Amino acid sequence: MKDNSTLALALLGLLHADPKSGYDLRKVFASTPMGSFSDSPGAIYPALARLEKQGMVSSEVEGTGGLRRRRLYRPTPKGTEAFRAWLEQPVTADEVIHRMDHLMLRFAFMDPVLRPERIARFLRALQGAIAAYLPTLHDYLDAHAREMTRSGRLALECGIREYALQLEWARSAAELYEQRRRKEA
Amino acid sequence: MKDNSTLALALLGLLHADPKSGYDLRKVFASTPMGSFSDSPGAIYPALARLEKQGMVSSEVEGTGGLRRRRLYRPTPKGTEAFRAWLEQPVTADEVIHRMDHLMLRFAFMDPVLRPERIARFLRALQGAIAAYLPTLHDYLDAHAREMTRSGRLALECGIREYALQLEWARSAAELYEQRRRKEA
DNA sequence: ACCGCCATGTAAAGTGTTACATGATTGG
DNA sequence: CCAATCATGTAACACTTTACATGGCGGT
Repeated sequence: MKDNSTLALALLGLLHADPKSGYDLRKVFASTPMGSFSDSPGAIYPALARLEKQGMVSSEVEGTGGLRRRRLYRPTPKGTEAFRAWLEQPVTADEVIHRMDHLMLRFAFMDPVLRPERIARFLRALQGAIAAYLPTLHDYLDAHAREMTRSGRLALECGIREYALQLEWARSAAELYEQRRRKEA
Repeated sequence: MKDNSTLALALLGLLHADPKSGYDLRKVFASTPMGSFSDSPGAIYPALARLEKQGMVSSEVEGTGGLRRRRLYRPTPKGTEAFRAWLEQPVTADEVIHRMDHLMLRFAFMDPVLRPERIARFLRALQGAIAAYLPTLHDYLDAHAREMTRSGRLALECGIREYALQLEWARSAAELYEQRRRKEA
């Protein structure tokens, strides 16, 4: 579902690697670079409950061995389907401008779920969208450089360089997936 | 105040350039790269009302000439004080990891408010914090590269390159502000 | 016995999103 | 005159933040 929060999608993606408890997920956000998400229980437990209510994940209290009530979550077929649909959404200009982190998150989760040619297609679309956006940033800078403060200008220049870096990264990553496809064929 | 939202700080910063109406501010977010903020009235008008209730901005309906009720906001001395305090906050490791955009926003607003040597100090602190964080990312990648999926690894590599870019950018920007200080001295 | 970690949750408060409502003014 | 744009706001809803509450387990 497109109406799920980024946190919910990240949770669903992590559960596709292997079943995890809420506490496990909190630790992932607290201890890996996969962060920028909140590891607070007030965000994660309600999000898991919502996913379960939607039928995206199922849960069971872990085996009677440990005696500790650890509720393990795993994606349902419906959840996998919705997750795949999220991954396969087209790359929009809006996302490139306002939600690049969202796009990188999607890419990071693609490998076990999508075929290489599909991933390559995503990367080429991303490359194209960044290539289309970069000139408008340059134009803006050229047009407004004089009215802007020095620090404002420098901040924008940093942003432009970041997009240029991501453009080059997307290009080389796409090549990797295209090579991989050829090899496997 | 540190308990204001990023949007509120961005609004306060934009008002320091010159007085603006809520609609002006919406247009800024809708039409400039300064975006990633919402241009929705449901976010901006309540945020302006909160700032006014806190005494950070004052407003007056624009001169009787136009007949159009345009409410212009401008920062109060208290608002300027709070804004400067926000800009002068130390660079923390947590911000570098989770809120880099926040740090760039602060930098972008510094020029008219802070003295060059103060800005240079911020940039050197930022440079140091990134330089301290980058090795932990490399270590994480080295330690977990095998368990990670190909796309997860590539996404992390992109993130690392971005930090490396920002590190170099902060270094060169700091030099600019240090040169400027010497020239002015 | 006590401290700290594992583990799950809830409640209140604040904030952003979406959608709607309201009018005045300008251009064709 | 009609449509688009200017301009301000509100209400319902969903989500995150912060803080709190609970309880078992392991080590000293």
